[in-house]
Amino acid sequence: MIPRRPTSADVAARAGVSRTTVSFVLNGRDDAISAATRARVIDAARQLGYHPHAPARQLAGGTSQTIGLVLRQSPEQVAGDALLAETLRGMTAAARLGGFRVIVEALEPNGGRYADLLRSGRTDGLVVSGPRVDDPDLRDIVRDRFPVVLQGSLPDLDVTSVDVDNRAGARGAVEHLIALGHRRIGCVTNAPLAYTAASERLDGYRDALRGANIGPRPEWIVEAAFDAGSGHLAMARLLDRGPLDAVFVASDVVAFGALGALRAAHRRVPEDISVVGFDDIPLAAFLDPPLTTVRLPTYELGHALGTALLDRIAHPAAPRRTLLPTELVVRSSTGPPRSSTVARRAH
Amino acid sequence: MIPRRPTSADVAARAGVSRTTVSFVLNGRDDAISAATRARVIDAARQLGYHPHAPARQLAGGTSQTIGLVLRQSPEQVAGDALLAETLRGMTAAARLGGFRVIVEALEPNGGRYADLLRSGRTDGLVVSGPRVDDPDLRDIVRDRFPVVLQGSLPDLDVTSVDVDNRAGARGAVEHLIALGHRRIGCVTNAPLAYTAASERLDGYRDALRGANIGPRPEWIVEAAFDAGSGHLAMARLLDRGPLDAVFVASDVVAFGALGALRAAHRRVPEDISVVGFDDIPLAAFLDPPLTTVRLPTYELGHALGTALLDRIAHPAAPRRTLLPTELVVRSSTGPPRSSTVARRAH
DNA sequence: ACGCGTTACTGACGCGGGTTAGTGTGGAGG
DNA sequence: CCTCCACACTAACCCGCGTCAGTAACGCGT
Repeated sequence: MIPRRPTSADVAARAGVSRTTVSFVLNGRDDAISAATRARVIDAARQLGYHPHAPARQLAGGTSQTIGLVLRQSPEQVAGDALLAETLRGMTAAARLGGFRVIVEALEPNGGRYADLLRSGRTDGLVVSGPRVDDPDLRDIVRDRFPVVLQGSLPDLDVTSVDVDNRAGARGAVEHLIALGHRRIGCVTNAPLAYTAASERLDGYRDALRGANIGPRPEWIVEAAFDAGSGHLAMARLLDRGPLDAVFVASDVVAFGALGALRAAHRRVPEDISVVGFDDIPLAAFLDPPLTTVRLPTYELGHALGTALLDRIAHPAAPRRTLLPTELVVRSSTGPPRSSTVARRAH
Repeated sequence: MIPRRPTSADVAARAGVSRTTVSFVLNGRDDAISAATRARVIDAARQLGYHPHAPARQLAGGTSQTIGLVLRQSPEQVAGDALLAETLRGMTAAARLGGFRVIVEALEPNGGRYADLLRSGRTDGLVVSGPRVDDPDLRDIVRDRFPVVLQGSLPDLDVTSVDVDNRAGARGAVEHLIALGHRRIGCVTNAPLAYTAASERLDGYRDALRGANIGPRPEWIVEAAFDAGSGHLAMARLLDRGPLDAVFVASDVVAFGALGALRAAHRRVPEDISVVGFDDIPLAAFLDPPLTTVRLPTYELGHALGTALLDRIAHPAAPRRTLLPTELVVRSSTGPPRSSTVARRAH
């Protein structure tokens, strides 16, 4: 027969002490335990290969030492989101610092339930990624004061959230184009504007143009939807509408398709038109030409989400919104406009 | 003060029955419970918003109803692995079918420990992704008969494993090139050959060549390492070594870099040289030209991993190796060789 | 010798729910 | 009328650990 997993009682018996003493030693509560006894207990535990039974400890302690990551996104989004892995790494790392583990719950497209993770005491808190306004579970658990942190933003819900500073990042990207001398600057969104990340990036684009006294024209803006194919179509539409010096594409994947459309239209990048992307996916540096884009702190995002949640679990606090800074990475898809080159040559 | 979460005792009191009855009703053991009582219990539970306390249940039942996914890969690999998200989705879906949840443990680069997940009873089994031979924890938990399923292969360890059929996939890709009429076919690996996936794909490449009576020449084979940059370098080296009709690049990301090298060398694809990739990442269809590649059943892989593990947990069985079939996706980066075009024209 | 405080440890209860071995009740059969 | 047996339910124990409220032993001052 298989030897039963050792319990703290086994350790106690072997060390010749009580279970309480074992518990005290193993949990650092050994202010009142002599060095000799402590050594005996630790020895016995090692010899038996003792590992405290987590569920028992959770039951007694009233805490699961576990947090959950709820992926609310649709499968297409998840598939396209190459950054998830990094964010997950960051979050597990942050959790580990507090002795927590991470349960991942990837919801079905139709939208499954996940509140049970909290109500059953399986997790002490939740990070909800890609929250939607019409999420009944979310409203409920927020109302019931469960620790929740949102990845992304949700306007009319008073919850702690952490996100990348989409607006500032977009603004910086477009200001880069303006600084190069561009004036007629288009925008291809990364997603429909119902997605807050999309509208935030569009806001940043507008901020930059207004800051340079350029009225953003509606016909300069086209919506795409996550993938490269939609980027290709959007760029083609944009080209039809009139001449442009540059384009801000609010996602590298979408920009990928946009570059294809420009190639098909025989526009050279950056000579004829400059392109800035967003996200800095690993392949961005290897595009033709290498893509100027906005780098997201993906690992840090995950880490910040985890830290914020652990914080919230430790002591209830007022909701707080954290925005992580992005970084413009200048590569070869952006350059001065042709006209300015001509002007320079004229000198 | 906050109302305590209801326990089964609360439900029992409200329904006017014993705790045992509540347990029987809620766990389907109601062979001996009258319909009226059952209804009262269910009603009481709903009214109180009762959710069984998971840790208590786990302690009593001796099972955590949780499985773990251990990511043994280095951060660079994880970052480049856009497929992880899908695999994770598949695995959580499979787990859900058995009432299980998934804990993800992303190890630190130096290689952290994870055996505790099993020994502490936090999980009932583990899927280990990207296993390495020099993994002490893995040896230990396999020796101790804990349920483990490997994603990937590990030659000299007798464990259940699930993987994509890399060899057959690679073989199919190269056979496609041969069928088009190519003979001088190079190979850029996806990673150093210490990685089993890399050597399996290389084996498939060799299988195909031998099957067509083409002796694979060592100078046709160059190693790359995960990213597009290494693919660029590898392809450049390959071009230096002599003329080729086609190249099999064992990863789309690497192929991405290889295409860049071909462009730099002014070779047209597929007119001058055909290229086949591997993985079918979402962007593959939008490359210039759209990449012929081998599609991996990523979601199914995760699902199969989860199912295999649940199976193994339910009843100990002999280790089994499962290989999931891949699918060749023909796009525009492959075509007949120039010579054959010439030959055809000569007719 | 006695009281009193430390020091070093232990007994026993509780966490919440699963489960086994019962108990009381009513009806059918003799 | 009594026996016997389903039927419907319950008391009590168990899972493994944390922790409070002790308790015994010992040293020290007077």
